[in-house]
Amino acid sequence: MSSVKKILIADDEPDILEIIQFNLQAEGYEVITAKNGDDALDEAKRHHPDLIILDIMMPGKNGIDVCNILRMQPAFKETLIVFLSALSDESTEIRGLETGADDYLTKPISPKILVSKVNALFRRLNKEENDTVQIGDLEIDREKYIVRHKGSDIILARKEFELLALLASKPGKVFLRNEILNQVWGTEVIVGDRTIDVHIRKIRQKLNLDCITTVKGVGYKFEL
Amino acid sequence: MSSVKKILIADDEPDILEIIQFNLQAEGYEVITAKNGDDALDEAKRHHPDLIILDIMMPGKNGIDVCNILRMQPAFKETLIVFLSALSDESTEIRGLETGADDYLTKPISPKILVSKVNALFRRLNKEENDTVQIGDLEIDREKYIVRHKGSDIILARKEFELLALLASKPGKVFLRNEILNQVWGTEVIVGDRTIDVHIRKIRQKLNLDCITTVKGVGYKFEL
DNA sequence: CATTGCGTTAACAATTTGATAATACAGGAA
DNA sequence: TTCCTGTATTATCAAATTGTTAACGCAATG
Repeated sequence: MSSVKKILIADDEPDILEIIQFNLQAEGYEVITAKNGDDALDEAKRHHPDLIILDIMMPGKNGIDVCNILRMQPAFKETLIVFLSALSDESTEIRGLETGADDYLTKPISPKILVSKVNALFRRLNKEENDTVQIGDLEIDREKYIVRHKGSDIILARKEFELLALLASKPGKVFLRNEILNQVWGTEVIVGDRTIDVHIRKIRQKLNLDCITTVKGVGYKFEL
Repeated sequence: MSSVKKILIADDEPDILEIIQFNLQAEGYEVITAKNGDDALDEAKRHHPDLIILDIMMPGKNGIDVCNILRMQPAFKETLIVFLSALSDESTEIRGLETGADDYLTKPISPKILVSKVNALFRRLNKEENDTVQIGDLEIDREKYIVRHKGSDIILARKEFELLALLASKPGKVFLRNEILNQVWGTEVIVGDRTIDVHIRKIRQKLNLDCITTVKGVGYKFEL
């Protein structure tokens, strides 16, 4: 889906730089390093990283300076910035966050936790983008409430959409009629036996695609 | 601008609940509290908060359980979730983050830092809210409260403008009637069922452009 | 004060959706 | 085959949802 994320790390301690770099690369990220504030600015301009991890105390420009300078430029308004500092006093941390950083981590930090935090930041960022499920050439977009098949949009009514979305959420899994009723209709409402069939039929008709299989006596499953 | 952010805090220690509540309210947030995991789920369903702060260790369902349950529901896929725990061991923290939380804070925490972190999370979330939006030959200027179509200005009333701006902020996304009410009217005010329709109609009339689509039973979306 | 326009509501029309019943069909068991 | 059970299909009707217009209160404006 999205290309490999680039991370820029700026720290004046080579050991820390190396440990972090190693762990992030092991997680599949592309890592760029800088050993002071000015370096960091240069590298940021050159590579346009997705995330910048800044040490606070560095020779020359410190991390907060760097963050301020970056945030002033439109190109870096949206870039994820995280401070990583040995300074754990309250005022510095608050100042760091108010500068426009997305997180403030304190040394020493376990590499695994750092990786988890980084993952969490990117997870959040990607969530903003889209919330679609892709199965073969079928695309179900919960946000846009649209089902697309080979480029053309198919309009489903609410129940139809929810039913399809449910089945497609776990392709191959057989959903019992009861499960479907609970998930799509809720536990309050009671509807007749044939209601599900009718909706299944409408979906099949509109999709014009053989993707919903009947498992007699059990339920339905989605399969491409 | 955007309405007041709602924050749900779940913790079984009343003192902590109170301190956090006080500090967040002082910052202008609307705060809801819950004293255990089940409460938290109930309140989340009722209020649909923008951020949920979960203690890990709570009687009944713990924070991680709650997070898992919430993340399984489409309605809470995007909600900000932060753990606040006295457990500072690595594995718990990693597990918490991998559950889909956005941050993991450890007690004791300075209220000011907590507030800063919360602010940082919301800042990131709102980054997308640009001042002017260009969609095709339609231009929406949030600062000047002006909508321009092919060069000519269109004057919209306040609610009309805010409604259009909301829909246009994420073209294609279907906004539920509830979302619209919360964002444009706020959670305090209660208005009748037909209010949104009437405003939608006025916008359609003034723009004289087929750009707002009704998704029956769901909501409205902006599309060029 | 009078005017104006916004935000809201009420009332009714138009539309779409969802559920049901009736009937036809398919597959397995006796 | 023939019956039996469960599913597919279709038409129909009821219910839910939205569209439209008009009217009213109210605040801002001049």
